[in-house]
Amino acid sequence: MTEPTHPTNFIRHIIDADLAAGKHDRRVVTRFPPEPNGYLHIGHAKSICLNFGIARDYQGRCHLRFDDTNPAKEDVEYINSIQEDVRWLGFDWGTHLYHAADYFGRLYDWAEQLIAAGKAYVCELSAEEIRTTRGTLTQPGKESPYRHRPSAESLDLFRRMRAGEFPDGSRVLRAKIDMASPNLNMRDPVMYRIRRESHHRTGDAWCIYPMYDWAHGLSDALEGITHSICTLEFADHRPLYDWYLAAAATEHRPQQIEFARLNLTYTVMSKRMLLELVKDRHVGGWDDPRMPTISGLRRRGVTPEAIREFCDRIGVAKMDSTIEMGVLEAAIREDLNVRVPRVMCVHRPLRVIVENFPEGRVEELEAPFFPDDPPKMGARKIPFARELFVEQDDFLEEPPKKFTRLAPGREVRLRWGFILKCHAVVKDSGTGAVTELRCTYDAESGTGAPRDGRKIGSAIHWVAAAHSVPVQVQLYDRLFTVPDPAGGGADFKTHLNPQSLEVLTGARAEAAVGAASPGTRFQFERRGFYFADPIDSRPGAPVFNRIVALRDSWAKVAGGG
RNA sequence: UACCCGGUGGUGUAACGGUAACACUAGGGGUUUUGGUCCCCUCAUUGGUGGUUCGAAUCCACCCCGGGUAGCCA
Repeated sequence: MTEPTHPTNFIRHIIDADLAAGKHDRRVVTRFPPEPNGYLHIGHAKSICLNFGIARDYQGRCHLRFDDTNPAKEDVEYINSIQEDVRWLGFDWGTHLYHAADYFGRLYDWAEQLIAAGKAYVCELSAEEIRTTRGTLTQPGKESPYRHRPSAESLDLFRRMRAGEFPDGSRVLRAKIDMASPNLNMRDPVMYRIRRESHHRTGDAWCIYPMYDWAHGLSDALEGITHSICTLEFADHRPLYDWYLAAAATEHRPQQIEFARLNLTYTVMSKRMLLELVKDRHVGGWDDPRMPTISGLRRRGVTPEAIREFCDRIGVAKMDSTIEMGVLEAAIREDLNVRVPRVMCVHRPLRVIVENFPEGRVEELEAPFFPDDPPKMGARKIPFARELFVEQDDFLEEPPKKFTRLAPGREVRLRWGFILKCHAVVKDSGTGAVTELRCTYDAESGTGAPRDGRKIGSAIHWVAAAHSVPVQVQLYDRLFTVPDPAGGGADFKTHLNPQSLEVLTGARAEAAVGAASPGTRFQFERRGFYFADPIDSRPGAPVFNRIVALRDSWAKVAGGG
């Protein structure tokens, strides 16, 4: 037995059993069926990885099918973004791209068959009346007065519905099942409604549109789907799914299996809420790097590999659960750690004058791109000069006990460079803020070769002032301040994190960083992983999104007091 | 309180009647010119009560708790 590529789960167990039992002709065909009414998010990624992953591992196939039965909410903009996102995630539907709308004709024919068989009828109750006669969770519904009309009459009416003889909302086609069923989905569900709405795919060919339940199962059957995987809230629909397949006497009988959708802490996953964030301008758009959308994660700089790894780690089950954001962050760090070169970028520069280093002189030092694996990408030269920039928070005038960075009278290692000692602090006479450090360097400490045994606390990143380039850095944090913004009673937007984006315009980086083309990733040493924004960057003026910060155990010590 | 679905460490997932595994988090230690990485260690007897069994997280019964469902949305 070979090592399984992916953790197992209850759905794979079901498929194993089906295969062993010879079900579905021993085929495995899945599908990812988004409605084109919004952008894909990481919750969809879970479903995509599940469906396409199963198809791959069982030598089956996975279809991409747009569940486009409600033209009022759907748009080609979404059709395009969804395809782009699925492809970017690394999956391929080959020739199996479908639209529920392409089945409208066959769905219609099947509907006529049901009517002829006395299994469906045209109902003239208003939407309001249908609702009130449906009963409640604890009380049975009442039969529609149109329920027992002759099938010939329903057939005639249904044809005229299609022909456009009746106004929107005046009639629906209903399945004749059981108004007393404890499952509300079985209380004569609506199959078709009249809606004069232009469809992105069928134009004005239809003025009646099928409902989800009627369209979905039959679409699965038409495509020969074997395992129709959906989220938990559809479990109550399964009896209806099966009823429709039986009523239509389809050749294939796919089976619906439900799993728990993804919940992530410190974000929201509902399309409605995401749309609201976009429309109310709380974020820059669907692809804002703070959004949990696929396009947002891509824009942020997260790789498809990291997302796939994340999806493997979280597993698949039926229990409602919420994954900690830390799991996603860990997957991202692990992926980037081995593939992204290290460079230095000072975020909030503090000027350092190296008093014993001659003005005008420059010394070239060598720094590896992958310190843990030097041959990987080699090294670059970094210039050292009299005037440097170090990070403001790497200096403390009155350092706490465990602080090992720079302070008056203290030494620190300049990463890939000399040992630096701080002698004096220059402050702004007005504000009292530290504006400059007067230091000296130890010329003998050059390459980090054996020294005199002195213990140097830490190595800090730096750049030579004159050789550094200005870059814009955008620090992203969690979009919300609470783990479950959508929970509780309050409007989720009251939990928006006002500090979810911090723009640093004064950052200084190594020259090579300034020349980076959009889409380039770096680890800025000691800070995090960054991505040259493909949209905001301009030639020679990259804008870096922080993808994820490095784990920071010092922050825990310092922050804890 | 009608029907459906769930309850395994802080968070997730696994174990499919044979004695609780993996990941993340947290804490501790080692390595380290990133307070990074890497390595090692520690943290659960499986909602409760009974029952079946040589043996139960796995099977049965009852109870408790959580989630879903009353669109002409998907």
